Amino acid sequence: MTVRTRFAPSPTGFLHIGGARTALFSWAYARRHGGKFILRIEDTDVARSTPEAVQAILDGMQWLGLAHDEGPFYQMQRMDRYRQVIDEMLASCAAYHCYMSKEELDVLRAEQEARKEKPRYDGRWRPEPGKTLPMPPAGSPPVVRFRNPQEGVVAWDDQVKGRIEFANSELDDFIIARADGTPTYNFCVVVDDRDMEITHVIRGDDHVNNTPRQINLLQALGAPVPQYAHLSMILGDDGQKLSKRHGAVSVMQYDDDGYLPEAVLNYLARLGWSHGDEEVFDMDQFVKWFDLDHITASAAQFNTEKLNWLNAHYLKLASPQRLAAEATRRLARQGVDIAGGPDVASVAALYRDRAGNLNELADAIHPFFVPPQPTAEIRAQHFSEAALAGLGALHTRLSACAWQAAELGLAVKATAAESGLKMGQLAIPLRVALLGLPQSPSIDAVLEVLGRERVLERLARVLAA
RNA sequence: GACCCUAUCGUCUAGAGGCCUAGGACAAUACCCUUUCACGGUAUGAACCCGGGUUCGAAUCCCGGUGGGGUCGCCA
Repeated sequence: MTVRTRFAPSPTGFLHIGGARTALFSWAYARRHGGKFILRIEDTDVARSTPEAVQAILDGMQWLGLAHDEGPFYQMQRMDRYRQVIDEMLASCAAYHCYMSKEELDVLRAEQEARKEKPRYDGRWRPEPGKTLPMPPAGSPPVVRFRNPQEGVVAWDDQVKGRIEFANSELDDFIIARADGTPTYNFCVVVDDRDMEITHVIRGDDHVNNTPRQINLLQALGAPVPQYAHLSMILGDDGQKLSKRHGAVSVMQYDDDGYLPEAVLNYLARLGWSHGDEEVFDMDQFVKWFDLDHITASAAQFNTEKLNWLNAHYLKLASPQRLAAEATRRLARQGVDIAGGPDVASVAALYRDRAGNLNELADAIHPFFVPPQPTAEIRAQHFSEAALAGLGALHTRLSACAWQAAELGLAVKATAAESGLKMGQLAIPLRVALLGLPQSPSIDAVLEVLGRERVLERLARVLAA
């Protein structure tokens, strides 16, 4: 049997980190088994679903590189199919009309809560042999409720949590179609999972309590029951639950913050799943290793520090061309034009081992394209008489120096020696003169990449002031 | 409140009864490298929630407690 998994977000907001991990695991499982990964948009909540959110989810998936094989399917486009199934269930008495009003329900729940009971529908409209139902009130359209079994247990072997059992007596006859005829979540999921022949449902563990209802529904429909794997939640950096109000951000925010998608993916793969001591691996490797057996059953706290470390790691591996493109994009956003400056890829290569993220990289590259304007304070601090004399001598020497790192390094050393300066006493003022900062990569490399013209021009500017 | 899930260093985790004096990674600390800042390298400290049981032997199995979390919608 072909493995078929799905990711089924509701388009009520962006794709956040928890959703991204669910998508990643579903995607990886399908890939691992040569199956299909299906994207399904659960947009039946018309009031809260938006096209912008759909796009945001698609963008997030694309940025991460999680391509689906089928879909996206939109539940709102499957209404006819849902109505058809509801009619069938009504006809076979697997479901029934319930005329209880919302007000009546509220009263019932209040009573149950007052008695410290679990609030649930009492089955007053459930048809039973020998039971007389009330007269349907005129003018109020009914909802459709599923006739849930009242005895026995529903159980499944959860692929991450092990066997889970619910007594049917804990479940009530939930609504599968609203008074306006639109189907509800648990029902749509079941119809879709069946129609799309989903074999493995990998989702957040906030769905554990829906699972017994869905299994009962599936069985009432005579449909096969898929495997379920419930992923525990991801907590914020502070150990608190992630929510729209607290800490939950779009995966696209990670792009804005300078993270590489492969770093985010690697981090997410290791959050709640493991393969022995392996920490750093790409998605090809992940797909080869991924299994449901090694998913952690307990909640995991997000750790930005570790993500940062992975990001720095992948930055070191990225090509200078790619980094140049990313940095250019970010500099352009700040209004910095790289035209007429040194080769961006060469500058990026200087910094890829030192930057923690792409924004830091862009910031580091910035002064190569915008000459520094040292403040009086900085001048006083770094440009002593002796230092200026050294820089003057260096200007002369560099005018005639072969423009190649090794030669340039020798030139700086020789100038320092001649001027009676220690290397640092000349190299640091030189850094400040060239880039406005007392620290930089190896000074010979900086000189080489900046180029003779810009170096001499920037030196002259400091000497003239 | 009811039901369900869960519990190893600060954090992510390895661990399928003896291989555990509990391993790895991030973070922390120290040292080394170095013209600066980083990177990198080496080293150190740091955990089995508690109580019962099963067993020759438990981080691992069972029961209870406690802590944490989820769900109880005509939301998904």
